[in-house]
Amino acid sequence: MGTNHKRLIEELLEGRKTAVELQSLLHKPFGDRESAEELLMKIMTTFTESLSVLTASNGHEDHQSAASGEVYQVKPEPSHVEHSHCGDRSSEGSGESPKTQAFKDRRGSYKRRKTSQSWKVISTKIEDGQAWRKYGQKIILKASYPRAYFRCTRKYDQGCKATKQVQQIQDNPRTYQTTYIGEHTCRTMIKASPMIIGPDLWPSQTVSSESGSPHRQNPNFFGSSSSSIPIVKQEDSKVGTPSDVTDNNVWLGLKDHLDFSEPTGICVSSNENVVSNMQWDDMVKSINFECDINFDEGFDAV
DNA sequence: CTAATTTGACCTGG
DNA sequence: CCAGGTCAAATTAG
Repeated sequence: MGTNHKRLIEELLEGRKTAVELQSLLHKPFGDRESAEELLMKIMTTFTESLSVLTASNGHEDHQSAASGEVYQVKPEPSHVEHSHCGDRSSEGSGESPKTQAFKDRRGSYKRRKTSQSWKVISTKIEDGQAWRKYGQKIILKASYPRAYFRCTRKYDQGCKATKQVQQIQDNPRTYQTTYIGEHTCRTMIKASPMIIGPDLWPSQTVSSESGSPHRQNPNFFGSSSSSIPIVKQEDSKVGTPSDVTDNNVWLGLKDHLDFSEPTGICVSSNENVVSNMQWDDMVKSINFECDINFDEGFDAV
């Protein structure tokens, strides 16, 4: 544990340092945005790594997430999670419900996903460097745009449980709110020998003909010169009246320092408990608390 | 051809 | 019952 703790500290320090760099860059009159994005990516990587350390109490890393500008926020689900357990998709024959005509076409039969972490991101871009596969779309009542549902492409290859929901929430600058649910477990821990796995050596994963799977830590994030400087919402203590802001979100005006043409923005919904206010310690606790990593996932033979 | 998306049916929790 | 989430057949894209 000491190792993880240390590593966590290192990551966070690194992140803070980089944030400071970014800050000074932003104060320069001609800070170029390439550098800014680079720094930003660095910061986000430290977040990702930190989360990785926290969630996977082991020590593996390689969360190649967050490709282009977005800052995410982890929000421990409402603390009281009931639902006895999370057997996805009730089994076939056995415990099926009295619906006799059940298996004519049994779509659905899902239980609310329970203990997966979720975090929301608001951004003008939906790319996040992950391979997602859309599996549904729904019209949400109070929303003006439909909500799209995605799952990780490797769900069946590797049993990755990550999903996300994307919903456009605004038009002029196309703005989407993405809710990530569960972390990617794919592309790592393939043959995980029960022994220690050094944090750094991932056995090159035998480049199968995957098509361009980037090596860990995405080489080039900003593939298409996409500018995106996120604006992180800061749960201020007295933000009592967000009268003219959509929802109850508060946007921190980071972008005022930049002259990016693209009005990118990020914020985290303030619906429930947001962790911004928490101390790292508490946050760590809640995340650990929430860490459930496991292998339930009954393989469904078709 | 395979892989991804579309789209309505189907389930479940509240 | 309803709204939201998921499945899978049909369709389209690569």
